Amino acid sequence: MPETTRRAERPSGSRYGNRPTMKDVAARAGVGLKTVSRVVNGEPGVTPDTERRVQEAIDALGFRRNDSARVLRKGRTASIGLILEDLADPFYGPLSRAVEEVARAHGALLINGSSAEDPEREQELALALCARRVDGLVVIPAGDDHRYLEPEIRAGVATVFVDRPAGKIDADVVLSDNHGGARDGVAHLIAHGHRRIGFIGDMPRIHTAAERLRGYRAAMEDAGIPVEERWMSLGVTSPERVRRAAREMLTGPDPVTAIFTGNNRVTVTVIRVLAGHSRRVALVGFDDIELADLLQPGLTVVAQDSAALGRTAAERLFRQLDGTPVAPERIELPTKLITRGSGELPPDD
Amino acid sequence: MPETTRRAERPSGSRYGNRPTMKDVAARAGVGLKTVSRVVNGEPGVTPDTERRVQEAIDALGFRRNDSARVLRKGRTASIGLILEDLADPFYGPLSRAVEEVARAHGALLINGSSAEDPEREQELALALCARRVDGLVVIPAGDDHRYLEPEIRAGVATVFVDRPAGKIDADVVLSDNHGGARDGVAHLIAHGHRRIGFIGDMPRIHTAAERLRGYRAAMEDAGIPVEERWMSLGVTSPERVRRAAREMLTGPDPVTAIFTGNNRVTVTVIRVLAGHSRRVALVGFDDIELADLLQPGLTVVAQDSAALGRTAAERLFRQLDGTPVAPERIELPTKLITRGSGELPPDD
DNA sequence: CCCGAGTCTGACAACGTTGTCCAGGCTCTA
DNA sequence: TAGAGCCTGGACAACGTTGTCAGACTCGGG
Repeated sequence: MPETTRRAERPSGSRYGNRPTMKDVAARAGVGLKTVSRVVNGEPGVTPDTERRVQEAIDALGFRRNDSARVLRKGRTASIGLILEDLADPFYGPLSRAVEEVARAHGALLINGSSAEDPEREQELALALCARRVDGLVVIPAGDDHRYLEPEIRAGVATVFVDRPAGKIDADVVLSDNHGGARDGVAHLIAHGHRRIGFIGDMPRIHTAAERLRGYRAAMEDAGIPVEERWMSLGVTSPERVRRAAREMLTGPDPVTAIFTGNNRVTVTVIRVLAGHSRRVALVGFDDIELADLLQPGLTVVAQDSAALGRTAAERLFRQLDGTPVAPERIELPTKLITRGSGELPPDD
Repeated sequence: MPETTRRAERPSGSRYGNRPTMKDVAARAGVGLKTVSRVVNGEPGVTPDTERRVQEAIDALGFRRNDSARVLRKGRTASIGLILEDLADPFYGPLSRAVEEVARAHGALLINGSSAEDPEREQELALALCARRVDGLVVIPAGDDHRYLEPEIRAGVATVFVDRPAGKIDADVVLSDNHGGARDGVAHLIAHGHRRIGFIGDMPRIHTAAERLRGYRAAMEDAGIPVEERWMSLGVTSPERVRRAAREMLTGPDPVTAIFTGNNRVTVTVIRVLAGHSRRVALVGFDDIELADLLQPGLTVVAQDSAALGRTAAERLFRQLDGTPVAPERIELPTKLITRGSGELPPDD
């Protein structure tokens, strides 16, 4: 009873009940294995009559091609991986969605994972995806050393970094113009008469945070305003820390009359602080926020197009995959200043 | 020259350059194939010295286990699929994140796709994921007929529906208490003196929309208020339609003095309409919104815990996978009325 | 009526991994 | 020192699919 023996050798943890395979379909339809394969893949060279018989067998058995086996044989998985910081962050929703759209247009599935800003977790995830043999990887880096990806890239895994550049390797990267955007935003405040302007941002080891701080400094320098140390606060974006930082620069002698916030999480917290504050303080935030127009006053922001970031990165990825090899490139997308009121408040003193 | 011949038979489209395999590692380390397998999987029965040699070969070659082959052999992929409507919708971010967290805790990866509310696309996605042999599927249904999943479920693919029940099949489902939540929200308006209350919601074929409408009707009936047809508007949640619907019920003789909105997209649009409206109109919305507390007046909402929905569904999924088979169940999570001002405005007439 | 060209079909190997099973060398005890 | 038992290592088959190649069959023309 060889059939029984064969089944018994199946590893016991299998979930695939006894899923029908092409062999089963072939047996039922009374044709050869390859003929079933041809039908399933729409290859030519099958008479309509045979095709119909095979199709009936497929339907009757509920057969579904096993892509693991297919991948093993063909070498391509038609799936790409996306590693981001936190799917629950509204900034990443549209980005992720845009990557998915492009992947879909290329017939690929998207596998994603959150690094939670932990470099180790990023690496773990990236390598797990490589073990899955994804065709490519879109990474929003948490760490600053990506040499661990070198063997993968050499082996043909297309790789594009988004939002922040890769560390210690040469790879495609798609960024917003963080420096220019921050400079514009701060310049906007200066143009409305502010001189004592605060900056609250993320940890300086994060590339975007550092760039935005640079932009802040540049704008101040352009205007000939010496920056005071206590106007700048960098660190984790937890509400507690941000709240404390904002309160500190809003009190004491010579308090700031305006604040530039380094990302959406910071902005939200600062808005709450300002809502409970007696003096009116101007505010410009990096990243747009839903309902920003409905706040009182409307929130002026430096908006980056997160969907465009995702789309550009994904397209770049598939260009690596489809076409001839191209040299790594750095693409910078412009930001846009959207004025809604909060940045146009005059200084109060 | 058998080696050359073997390589030449590789399908030409392969991306895997010449990725090293266990065979290559074994050759380099001077051990057998299975010994490499044992080292890679941390199985016992390898002397420290041999293990070190194998590990060196692995590092030198940049070997990474091919999970496709592994899956083929073992039958389990350690990955689950999530199908939702639109990743860019803030409601789904936390949900997706919660599912991912649970998956991670079980050592599984998450593959996700957006159905864009298109039943056909949902099916296409679900079947593609099944072809990938995901171990399980979390689905936020767009369609109302899921019989196409029957063969998959029979074959052992764990399946849980979220937010809306499955159509025409018996399966696990995790829902919010849409009916009760809407009823509470509307009752809240009634308690503040409103009698002419509008309802703007999504297309009635969507389960959640229908349930919330039922809740609205129930609250009105409980209060003995006859509902007028022109107070209710169901349809696509595009800003244009919602804006028109809101304007219609706000004008004419006997306009509504309060509006209950059926989801976050509708709520946002209605807030914009009300902001440009002369009369003060009370508002309660289904789904919480970031910054709702900072609007003027603060937005009163019926909040559902989307992260809890995702977590509960994913946990249920892994219970199906880990343990003994369980009968399909319907789990309903409570909603929470959060009062912030907009729902407490008195009627204006 | 036969042969060649063309069409359709199926046997077989290979993709890279893991489970089974056995061989050989070692240690420990009597 | 011999025998029993343990530990390590390796040969082999199988997972389900696809590419190759050759065989069988059909049809039309000579």
